[in-house]
Amino acid sequence: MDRRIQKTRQLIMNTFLDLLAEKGFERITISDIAERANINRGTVYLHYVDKFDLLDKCIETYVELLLNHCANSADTNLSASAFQSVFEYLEKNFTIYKLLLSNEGVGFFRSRLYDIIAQTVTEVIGIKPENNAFSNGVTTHFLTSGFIGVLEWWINNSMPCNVQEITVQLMFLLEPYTKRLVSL
Amino acid sequence: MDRRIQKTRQLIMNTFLDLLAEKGFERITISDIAERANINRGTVYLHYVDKFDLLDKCIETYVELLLNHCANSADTNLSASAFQSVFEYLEKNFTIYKLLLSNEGVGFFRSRLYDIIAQTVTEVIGIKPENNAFSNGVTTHFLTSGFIGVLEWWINNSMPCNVQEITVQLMFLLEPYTKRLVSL
DNA sequence: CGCAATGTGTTCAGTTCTCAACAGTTGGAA
DNA sequence: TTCCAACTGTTGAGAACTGAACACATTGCG
Repeated sequence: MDRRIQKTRQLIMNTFLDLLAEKGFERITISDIAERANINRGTVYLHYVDKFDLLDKCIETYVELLLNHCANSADTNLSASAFQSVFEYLEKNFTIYKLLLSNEGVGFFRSRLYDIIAQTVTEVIGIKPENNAFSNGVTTHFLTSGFIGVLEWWINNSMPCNVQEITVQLMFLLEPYTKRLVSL
Repeated sequence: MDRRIQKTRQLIMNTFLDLLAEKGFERITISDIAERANINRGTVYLHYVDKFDLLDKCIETYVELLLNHCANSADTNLSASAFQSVFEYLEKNFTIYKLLLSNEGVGFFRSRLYDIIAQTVTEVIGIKPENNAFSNGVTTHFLTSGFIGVLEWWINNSMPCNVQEITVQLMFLLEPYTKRLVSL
């Protein structure tokens, strides 16, 4: 892809997130973004249909980035190293995910992340045939909610414990299920 | 001017200065700059004929920025506030001017600055008709060298005293001449 | 109410930048 | 020496971006 496209989109998203932190989604205008980013207003429309689309794409982008850091670092199975690298990535990009998870992101980020994680959990569980009893969804949503809850708590409380600790604790909480549910 | 031009030139210059600090002028290649700046190599040639030209333009730019901060803040006459704002500006952009003044800039920056200041001094002196006796150039070069010497000393020794102090001391040193030479 | 100010979304001609290719130069290792 | 790799400087076609204009909607102020 043309470097200009990458750069422009990155610039627009960064500017958008800055403004999101400053004044909230409602009060942001396309003109604001263009002015702050020092680009032509029309250029914004070349990439996004409106600011709602921009929010969507933004969320999509940062959900993917988060997941990539999970997939890159380890097998998708519920290994400690996979969780650890997720939390490391969150720590590194704290301000962004704090923003997207809490007030502004308006919950869209959370629900998008929830869906994807739920699907992954479903797949992981589904691998082991004798897990059929669990496939009614209860287990999936229990585990997904638990995981996201921990994640939100950690971010919204400004990382009250370090990456090592949160990983260990999470693994401890998941242990009964990793043993039973995951095929090795 | 098209915003793209401003942005691109700024980017190229910044990247160039970074590389200058890292590896020195000789070892910099146009490809280096393009790669680091994440732009097409051809784009560099759209703005500068080669890296020597880039160095020239860079020096020219930062000499002008320095002088603007002098002209903006006060009358050109040798007032304390003019000197003060020059040193304030230098302090704010310390790393750049340290780089340009010392090793790499290869003396070009110094001599460019010298010429301009010498010219200004000549003009200031020339205003008072009875200064003709001084117009042989000795005074001009004495004062210019003195001023630039102080400036270089201050930068190269990483600002061993604060802006206030250096300004006061410089004014003290210049006092005999401001009294005699400058018309009011 | 009128109306001025601000934002939206679109269009178009013109400019800048990208990408890929080119031939030519240089420096260093085999 | 020869060869290879890296850098230079240039070109052309096409894509991205700019600036300026446009009609239209919304807001809020006198």
